Amino acid sequence: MARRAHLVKKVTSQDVAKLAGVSRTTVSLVLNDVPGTHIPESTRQRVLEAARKLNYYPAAAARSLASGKTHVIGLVLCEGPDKVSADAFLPDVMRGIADEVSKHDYTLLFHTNVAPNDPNSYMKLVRGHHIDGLIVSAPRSDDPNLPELAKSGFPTVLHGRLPGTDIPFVDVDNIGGAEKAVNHLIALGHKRIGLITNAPVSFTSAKARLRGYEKALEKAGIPLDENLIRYGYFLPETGYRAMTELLELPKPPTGVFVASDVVAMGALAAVHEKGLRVPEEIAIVGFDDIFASAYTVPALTTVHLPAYDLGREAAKMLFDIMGGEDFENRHMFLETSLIVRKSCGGVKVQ
Amino acid sequence: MARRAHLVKKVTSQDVAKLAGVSRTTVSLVLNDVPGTHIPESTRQRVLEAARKLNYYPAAAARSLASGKTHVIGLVLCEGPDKVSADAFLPDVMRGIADEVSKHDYTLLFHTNVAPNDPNSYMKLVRGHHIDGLIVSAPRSDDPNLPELAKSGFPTVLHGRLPGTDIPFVDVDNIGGAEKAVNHLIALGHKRIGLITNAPVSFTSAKARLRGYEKALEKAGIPLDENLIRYGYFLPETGYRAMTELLELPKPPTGVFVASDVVAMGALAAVHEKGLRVPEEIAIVGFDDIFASAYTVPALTTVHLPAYDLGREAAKMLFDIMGGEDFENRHMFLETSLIVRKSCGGVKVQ
DNA sequence: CTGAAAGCGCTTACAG
DNA sequence: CTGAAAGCGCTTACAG
Repeated sequence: MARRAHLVKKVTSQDVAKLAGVSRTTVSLVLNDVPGTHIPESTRQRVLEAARKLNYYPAAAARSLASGKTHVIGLVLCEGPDKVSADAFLPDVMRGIADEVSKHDYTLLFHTNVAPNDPNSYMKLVRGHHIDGLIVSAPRSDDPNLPELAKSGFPTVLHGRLPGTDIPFVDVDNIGGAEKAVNHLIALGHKRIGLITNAPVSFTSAKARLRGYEKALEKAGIPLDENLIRYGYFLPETGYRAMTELLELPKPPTGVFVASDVVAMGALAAVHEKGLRVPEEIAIVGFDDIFASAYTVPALTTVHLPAYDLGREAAKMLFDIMGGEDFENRHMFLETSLIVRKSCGGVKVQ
Repeated sequence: MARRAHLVKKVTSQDVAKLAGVSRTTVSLVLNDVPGTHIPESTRQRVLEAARKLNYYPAAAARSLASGKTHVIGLVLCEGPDKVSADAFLPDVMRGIADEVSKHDYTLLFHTNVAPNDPNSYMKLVRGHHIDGLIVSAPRSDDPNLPELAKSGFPTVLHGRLPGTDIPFVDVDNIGGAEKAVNHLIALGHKRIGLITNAPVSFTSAKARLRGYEKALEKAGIPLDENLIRYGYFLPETGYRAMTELLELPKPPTGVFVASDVVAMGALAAVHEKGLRVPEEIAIVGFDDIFASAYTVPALTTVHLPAYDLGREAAKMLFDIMGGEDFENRHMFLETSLIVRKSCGGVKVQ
């Protein structure tokens, strides 16, 4: 019951100053390595030594109250629980962000924003001066905070594109990636190529991947057949359902581009259940290259999404912006690459 | 180049006080809902109204400097990059923590601690008074900070067991879970049961799952055969290698408990490559129940690990401790459950 | 080059 | 019940 105080005695810059025989000003100056100050090496060393000896770390709150900067950036995930659970990239994206953040000696705040109008919205973080900058992952066009954020000029980077705003973003080149996937199928001789999207087209990534599919067909002179298009929704079961429908078509596709590996896992299951063989009877290309894709049966040919880099570049861009760089029209698309495994075979069909 | 100031004018408690016609003290009192204060409803409403109208949010730094509490808890991951990337649970664990944290109106700091002696260690967070409490995930016995933390009395909860300390922890019941897996195989009639661990036994979860395997065999009167035990290391390729070795034994096992679904994916691939059928020729039980396990071929029978609850309970325990509850010997083991799918078949072998 | 002092925006005893 | 005032531990002009 008794609340025990932490035994760590709080050491302040005053203590360090005293031990080093200087003022708190000097302590602050050397510890923060303030540019433009020429402090004699001997003094500097005395201060550093004293700080080390006392195991001194500046109190974050005091520092940020005085300086006006928090040295923390926020990461907010605008995804519902089901989506987050299946989010195979989150760990890598976060690692990318975290690496960059800690390089700048910043710290990362993690926040999930369940609904567009979440009462416990991430806006509290910016309004309460918890953070100096913000990365919004999987932004939604119905999020009322984003336009406001943009107007206020608060340093913000979107992870995932959001058309209709000029907020800087980094995203993967979904159109190009989808084209690569479909081109692969085309090169293998497929003419009836189906599509199962990763999500409804209200998600920009889904729309872009659909667009890539269309472009690839168009360039190859293959007419678009709406019957061959189905819509997934992040989870395997949606892929299962979509693929089952495709397979029950009078004339099923010979190859299917499933715009999400997770959804593709369900699609694969549907194919197996029908007793069909992949790639002999139907070829499948995925998108995302989650680590499990190398271990499906057969191993999934897919489009690699650079999750780590996505996180890292988003953080880099944010620091640029916080550093005062012009942030008008800062948009970045990361390249994807096709990973050829077993689910399409190597032989041309006809 | 020009750094533009955010257009949000800073509104302080002074502004709210003025608008409501009260003092800052009163503003603070009502906004923080300080117990033991009897402020007339009318005054309270005026303050609330004023705060709403001005869109006022207390400055985090000032609040924490004055109160001595940061209202943020830290989550530190003690895992190398490769492990993190394959960490299928991270999203769910974080969601569990985040939900609990935001319920308490706290905020979550995310930090990865790559090495035991990371110069950019999480201790900076506690020393610099960034956080009020700490959840350490996947703690390592060679981490020099943990004993120090324990001694200092800083509110800490381990996510994952660490023998040899009395730091409170929440962990999954790995021994019990492994027993369930192996018992399932035994009930199906298997006598030669192999084990592929999830990691070297220096990891406590690996040691516990190995222990569960031993206990199950022992209770069933099946002698332990060291030849049937192989060691995985988190990644699928290690399972592939281990299973290949097992399969090349003069007398291979008829059933294998692979103590990690991720590792099991590699093991499955090895079996398929040998042209063997699962479960007819060899049965496999996994552990973890990552979402992909429902979509392997055949779908993996496995032991469900309650990732979300793990995160949530860890956070709950931490808040209890921060709230002054006695934290001696606070240990919690979460139950697992066997998820029967297709990889063991339903028929008894002999 | 370095120090004294103000100030960041809150909370919290302490009076009244 | 409410307000004036001190204080949290830094940083940062400003003097010297």
